[in-house]
Amino acid sequence: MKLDLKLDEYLPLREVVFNTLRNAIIQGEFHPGERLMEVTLANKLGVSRTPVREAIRMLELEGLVVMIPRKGAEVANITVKDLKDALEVRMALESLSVKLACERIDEEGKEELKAKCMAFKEAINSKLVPAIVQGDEDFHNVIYKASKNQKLINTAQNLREQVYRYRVEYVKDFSYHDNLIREHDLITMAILKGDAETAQKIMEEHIYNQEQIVIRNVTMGNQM
Amino acid sequence: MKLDLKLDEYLPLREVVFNTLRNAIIQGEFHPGERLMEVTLANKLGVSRTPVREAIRMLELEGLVVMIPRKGAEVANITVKDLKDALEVRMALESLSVKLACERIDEEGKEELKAKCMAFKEAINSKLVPAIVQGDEDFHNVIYKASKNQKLINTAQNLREQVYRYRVEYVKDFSYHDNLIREHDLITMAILKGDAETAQKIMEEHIYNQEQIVIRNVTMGNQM
DNA sequence: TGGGTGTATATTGTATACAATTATTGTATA
DNA sequence: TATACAATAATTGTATACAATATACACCCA
Repeated sequence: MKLDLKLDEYLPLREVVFNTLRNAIIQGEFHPGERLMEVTLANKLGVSRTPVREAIRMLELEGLVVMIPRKGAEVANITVKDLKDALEVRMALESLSVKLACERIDEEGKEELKAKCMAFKEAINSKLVPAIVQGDEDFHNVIYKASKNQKLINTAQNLREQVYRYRVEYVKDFSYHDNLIREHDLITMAILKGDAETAQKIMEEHIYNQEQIVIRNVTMGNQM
Repeated sequence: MKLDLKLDEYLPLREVVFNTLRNAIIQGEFHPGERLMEVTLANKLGVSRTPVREAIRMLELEGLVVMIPRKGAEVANITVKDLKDALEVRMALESLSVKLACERIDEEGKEELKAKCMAFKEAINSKLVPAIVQGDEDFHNVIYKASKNQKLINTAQNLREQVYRYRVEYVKDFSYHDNLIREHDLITMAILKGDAETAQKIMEEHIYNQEQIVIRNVTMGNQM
């Protein structure tokens, strides 16, 4: 009975459109620089221009599209500089999150953390890239959640979205998988022990390594 | 031959409305919890509902207003927890910005930094709260700018906006003014010397002190 | 008296209509 | 052929019209 989905929870069309377009951009279905025309999208989604426009306003503020006055919206073109900048900020936020997690994690959080750490290992073993990406995200999200700082969670979320297109790069490099597992393990143990200093140190290395891999792979490709 | 004559800067109404409403919220002209009704705002601003709605979508994503489905927008009600969360993240970002500034500042930036540091002292001497607020913002902005990380600048800007209403709290406390000057001086010197470690240490203390003052003053007041 | 119920009204959600601007195309002319 | 330019189409920007829904309040009935 999926029919009463709409009855249970109401979502404005702008939210539906927003999520749809964001996913499309993130998944790479729309290419950087590609124009987003309102009527086209509206027709494709079966809605009017109004919700599409409102969704575009939101995407604009998220940095996923850029507006050219009287010309319209186009998918933001992320440069290597943008990517580096975002990762630089991300490292600071991850470092903060892991520090706060050490101080504030509760029993429930610890269980979740252990579970996600295990799940990540399984994902690695599966050698399925999408599963690994998801496993890594889940792991980091548990830590953010344990920080109990909603503003931090939101800020990190937004930051991640803007470079989400390149998230696969650092798990496609299979040679680094063993390191990933070891780093996750060390971070997990440090948090469980409440050892903020160690946790931060490992986390910063962890993010730095990812940074290098992503930047190397992206730079070598020709997408920029 | 193309002449680079100054083009007419066109601003869509949604941007005008957005800026107007944001300022009104930030300045406290709209109180937390106050409803923002589209027709009322549209009439007051002499535009139609469309630009108002788009502006509200943007304010929503910035966290300055919250939407209640089919009920409308209201000014976000910032709790002490929200404030603490935001300041916690801000500390991490300021710390990063000062570290990067140490590594990347150029001659022009150094001159600007010295100038803003001096200007802040003059603002303090003037004992005018708005001037002091502005002077402090300018000082920190120069450091952000010197970090040469646009994503960091944007993220910090957004974060600041959400707690902007309480920005005056920490300069209203005149007893702390001497410390403010000293901290700014120390940070400036550390950056000029390129001593990232010291700069970060002072900056973190600087933000922490501000945090304590703001939270103490806000908690004592009755606005929450 | 209390509580539910229907109706009026206000407000948001969505669609469409109109205006302003930009891009495109075709054509005339040197 | 290349260019200037006018006509036309396409697209965004803005306003308005219509639909759906929540709120308030009066009213009815047990």
